Amino acid sequence: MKDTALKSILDVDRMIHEPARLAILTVLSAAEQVEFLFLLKVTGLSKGNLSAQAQKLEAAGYVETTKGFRGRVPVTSFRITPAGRKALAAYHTQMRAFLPKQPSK
Amino acid sequence: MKDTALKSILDVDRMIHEPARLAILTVLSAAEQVEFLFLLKVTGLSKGNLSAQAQKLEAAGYVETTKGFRGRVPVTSFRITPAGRKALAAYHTQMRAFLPKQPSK
DNA sequence: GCCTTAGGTTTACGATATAAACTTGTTTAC
DNA sequence: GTAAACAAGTTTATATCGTAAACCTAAGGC
Repeated sequence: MKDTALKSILDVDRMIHEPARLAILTVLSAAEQVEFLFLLKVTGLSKGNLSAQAQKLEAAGYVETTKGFRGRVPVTSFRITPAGRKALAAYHTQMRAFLPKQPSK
Repeated sequence: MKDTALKSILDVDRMIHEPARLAILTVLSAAEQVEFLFLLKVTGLSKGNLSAQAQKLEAAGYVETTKGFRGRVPVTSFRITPAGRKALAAYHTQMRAFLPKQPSK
C-alpha cells in the first residue's frame, strides 16, 4: 500500500462509504433503472431507511428519482446519475488502493 | 460480485469501517508497536480524535495500550491484538469481495 | 362503509465522529 | 527561581448521522 492511500482513506466520500448507501448505489450502477420495492428486497433495508438514504443520495446529486404510477399504485424509481457513477468509481479506486493485494491470512 | 456480498456489506464491522480507525489499525498491523506521536504524524488525525478512536479500539479489544516514559516524558504506545488482526483481515475479505475486480472505467 | 394492505415519508432517538478546551507535567527563558 | 511556553494526551461539547417506529394517503377487500 502506498503512503498516500493511508491518508486518502480519511477523505473517502462518506456519502458513499456508508454501507446502506453503498449497497443502494451498487445496485443502481448495475441497472438502467430500479424500483423502490426491488431495492427494498435486494438490499434488505427497512423502508424508512431506504427512503431516507435515497433522499440523501438524491440531495448529493448521485441519484435521480422518478415518481409515477403503475395503474393506480405509486411507483418510485431510481437511477444513478453520471456524477454518482463517477463518485462510485472513485470510491472503488480508493478502496482498492487501500486493500492488501492478497489475503494476509 | 456475489449477491451475498451485497447484503454482507450492511453487516460490515463498523468499528473498522470508520476511516480514522481503519487508518490506525492499518498502521498498527504493519508494525510490532507504534507510538502515539508517530501515529499522529502518519495518519494526520488530530490528537483528540486519535486519542478517542484509539480508546474505542481498545474497548473493542482490537488494540492494546501501553503507557510508559521516555526519560521523564510520557509515551503512549499501541499494538494490535490477535482479535484486531483477525477482524481487520475479515474486513479486507469482505471489502475485496465487494469491489469490482477491475476499474469499471 | 370499515378494515386492511401497499407504498412510501417524516419524526424521534441514540450513537458517533470530531474539534476545542482542558490537564498534568516538563523544559526553556528571563 | 519563577513565569512562560511546550509536550502529550484526555475530556467535554456539539453537530451530524443512521435507524426504526410512527405516521400518512390512497386503493382494494369484506
